[in-house]
Amino acid sequence: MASGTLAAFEPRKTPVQARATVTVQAISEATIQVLLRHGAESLTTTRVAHRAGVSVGTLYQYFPNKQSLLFSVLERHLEKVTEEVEDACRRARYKPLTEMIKEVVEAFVDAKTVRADISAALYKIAPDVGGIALVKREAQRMRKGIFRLLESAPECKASPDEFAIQIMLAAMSGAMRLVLEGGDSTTAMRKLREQLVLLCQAYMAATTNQHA
Amino acid sequence: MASGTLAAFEPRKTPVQARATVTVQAISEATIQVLLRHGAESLTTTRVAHRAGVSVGTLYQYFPNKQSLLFSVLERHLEKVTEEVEDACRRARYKPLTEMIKEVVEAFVDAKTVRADISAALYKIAPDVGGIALVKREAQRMRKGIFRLLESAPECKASPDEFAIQIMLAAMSGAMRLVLEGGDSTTAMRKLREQLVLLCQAYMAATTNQHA
Amino acid sequence: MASGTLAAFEPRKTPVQARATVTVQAISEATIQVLLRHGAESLTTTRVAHRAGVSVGTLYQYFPNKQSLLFSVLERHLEKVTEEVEDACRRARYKPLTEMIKEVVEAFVDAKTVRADISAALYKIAPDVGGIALVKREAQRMRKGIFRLLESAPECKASPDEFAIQIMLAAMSGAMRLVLEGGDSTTAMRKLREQLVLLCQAYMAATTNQHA
Amino acid sequence: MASGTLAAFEPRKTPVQARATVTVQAISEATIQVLLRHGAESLTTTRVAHRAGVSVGTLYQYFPNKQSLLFSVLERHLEKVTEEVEDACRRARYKPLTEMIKEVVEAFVDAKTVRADISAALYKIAPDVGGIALVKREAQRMRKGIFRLLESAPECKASPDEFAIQIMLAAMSGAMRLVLEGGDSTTAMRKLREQLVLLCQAYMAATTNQHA
DNA sequence: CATGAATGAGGTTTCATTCAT
DNA sequence: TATGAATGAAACCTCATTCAT
Repeated sequence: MASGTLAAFEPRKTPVQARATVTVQAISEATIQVLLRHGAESLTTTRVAHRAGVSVGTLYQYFPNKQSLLFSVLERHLEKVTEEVEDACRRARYKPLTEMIKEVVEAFVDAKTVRADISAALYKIAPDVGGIALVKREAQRMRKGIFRLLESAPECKASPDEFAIQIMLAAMSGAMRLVLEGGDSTTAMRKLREQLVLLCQAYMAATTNQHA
Repeated sequence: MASGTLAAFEPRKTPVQARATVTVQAISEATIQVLLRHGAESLTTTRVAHRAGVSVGTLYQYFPNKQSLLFSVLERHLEKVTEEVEDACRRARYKPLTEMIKEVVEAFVDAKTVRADISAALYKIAPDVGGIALVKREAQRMRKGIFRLLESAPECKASPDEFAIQIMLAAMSGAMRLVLEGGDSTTAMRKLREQLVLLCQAYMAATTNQHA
Repeated sequence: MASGTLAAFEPRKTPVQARATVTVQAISEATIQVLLRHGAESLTTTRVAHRAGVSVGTLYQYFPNKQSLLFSVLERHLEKVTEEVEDACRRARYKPLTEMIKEVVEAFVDAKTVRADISAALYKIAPDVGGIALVKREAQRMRKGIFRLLESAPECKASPDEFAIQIMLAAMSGAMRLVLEGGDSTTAMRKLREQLVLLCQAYMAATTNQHA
Repeated sequence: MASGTLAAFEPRKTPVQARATVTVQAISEATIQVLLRHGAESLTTTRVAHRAGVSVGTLYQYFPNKQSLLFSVLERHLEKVTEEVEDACRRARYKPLTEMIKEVVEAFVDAKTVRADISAALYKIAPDVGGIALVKREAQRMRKGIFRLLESAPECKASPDEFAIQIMLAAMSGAMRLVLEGGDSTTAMRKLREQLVLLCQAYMAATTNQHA
């Protein structure tokens, strides 16, 4: 299994009837509930189904196996974060570079923080579920968004450094992870947000100068 | 399990006899072998014992349970990294700030990179084994080392910012994680090393200025 | 379940409307398709229904349960074989004994061989479906046909030996089964046909003489 | 699964301690007990383990899966039959051809009849368990034994017809199957035995003449 | 009549851990 | 002390069958 392929975690069948859509929703939400209340190691398909108010059989009608269930939850979460960042990229166009970075970083941190508990819980299941491939995919999307954003920066003379963006993203999300997993206080979180902005701004400024 | 307590993962008895030490060594190494060859989900105590050339019973003589076994392996790994960083801190005393950061970051990256495969594999087991508490402990040790190092910096007027150090560490190790888990190429690794130095230097310079 | 009762496997309702007949046909054929393509252990009612282009519910409208479905397919197959043999019996009347046997055996072998794959596949499901009772019933019909045929033989002085016919049938169909299940080549099949004729002729000659 | 490979059903580990041998024996016998008392479709690994007086875990220590368990039972049974036939082949050397056939056929029928219930029950599980490959293997062994036997016959001018032997075996074992599955009476069995001798004698005589 | 979502008992298999030898 | 046979709870997943729409 390990990392590798992104596919093979797709849901089993797309619900056509209204009832089915509700069911799938309920299962996804129940998954998160169980994850938060019982922890990843006590998350069993039976328990999820029970909490969702359906039978195991129903669960397996929509998700071919436990992994795909967790994968779908993780995917939805990561995509929401990506979208927030992309939105920020759109909003920040043509602003000064420092402002750009600020918007992007804050969008990312905020997206991860709204449901800090969920973010933290999902870190645990990610590796067992093909999460690294997923993370790569989302990271690429963000990278692209940020790349286009930086192109629009007034200060930008040459094309932005793709690798630097990657590093910045890695540092940012890596730091978030550590802090979220650590279960740090809300105040620590606030300080982190502000420092991460500073860190990214400093780094981007540094790489830009270096290349000049 | 969650995060939380650091204790309760200590080995069952400290080997006093020479033979016992050898056995414990063999088991620890076997654990890593199995982890690398079969993956975390196929790591069973029986398999580890078999590869170590002992019986399961013997394994349980030295480790009260599977977690403690994995914990000990993870601990050894993290401690080695911490020690490398602490060494770097000692070596870098009284050098200019930029140089300091460079030494520390490179020590960290190199320590993680010597056995990139092991580093990557251990990420997977960490959460199931009390790894976050361990990570916190080691992070604190590094923080302390770096704090003392920065105090000795010629540029340092006031006391160094503890929180900034924490952020720097988080960014650095978080980025490493992403890259190691991603299984990136050696060349990417080299570029990462150099960029991470830049990033940390830029950030530390920025926070210092900000406070001034 | 075991063997035992022949009944209780009858379809649920005899289709009166033309559309219904078509549906039942489609389901029966789908059953065979699935059996051949996926094997007996992967034959699920849902899959059969899907291949037949109807819903499971519809399938259960015409067959009270999975067994009855398989039973009906098996029944149709066995009856066709029986009919071919009975036809041969009618055709062979008043011919010399050797000729009679030849006609009957070849009719049987040919009937089984036209769709060798189906014959082979059905062997697997037979025991789970009340097949032995069915086989007995069909065997009895053939026995009767052959009995009447032999009565018409010029060589026949006394009444033919019922038990000998049974043995002959058992040997013949048993050998066929082994070969069909073995998935033997078409050439092996041809040789089998010819040898089976010889075998039955020899046996019938022997019993007749013995009784004389 | 289907037919095909003979391997991949081998037991998981050969018991080294005396206790283990007893356990394996108990499990095998329990398998047969359950097969006879509850039928193939109600034979669960848990039930077998329970009847054997061990836990499921123990069962799976010696048999990698349910199939291998059934396979081993079937194998033991078929091998015993083969051995009886081979013994008969040795005993019948240099006797007249008719006598030879008689000995072999009776040995086969008797071997199958001693535990008619077991023989019948095993027919049902054979196809799900790689039985056809096994049957082929055993058939070949018998064929070889009979071939060598026939070579020693005084009447034997040329080399015996391999294919004819195969047909004879198929007819004989096929007929046995039908009768055993039919659950026929002991008297029917006795008559079958005698007729099968006659049948095989007649057939072998016929083929021999034909070739001359 | 047809549909297909829902059911849930129950089967197979794993593996951390113990303890008699 | 070392061994490895035995344990058994518990997880995942299937699929025949029903019934509301």
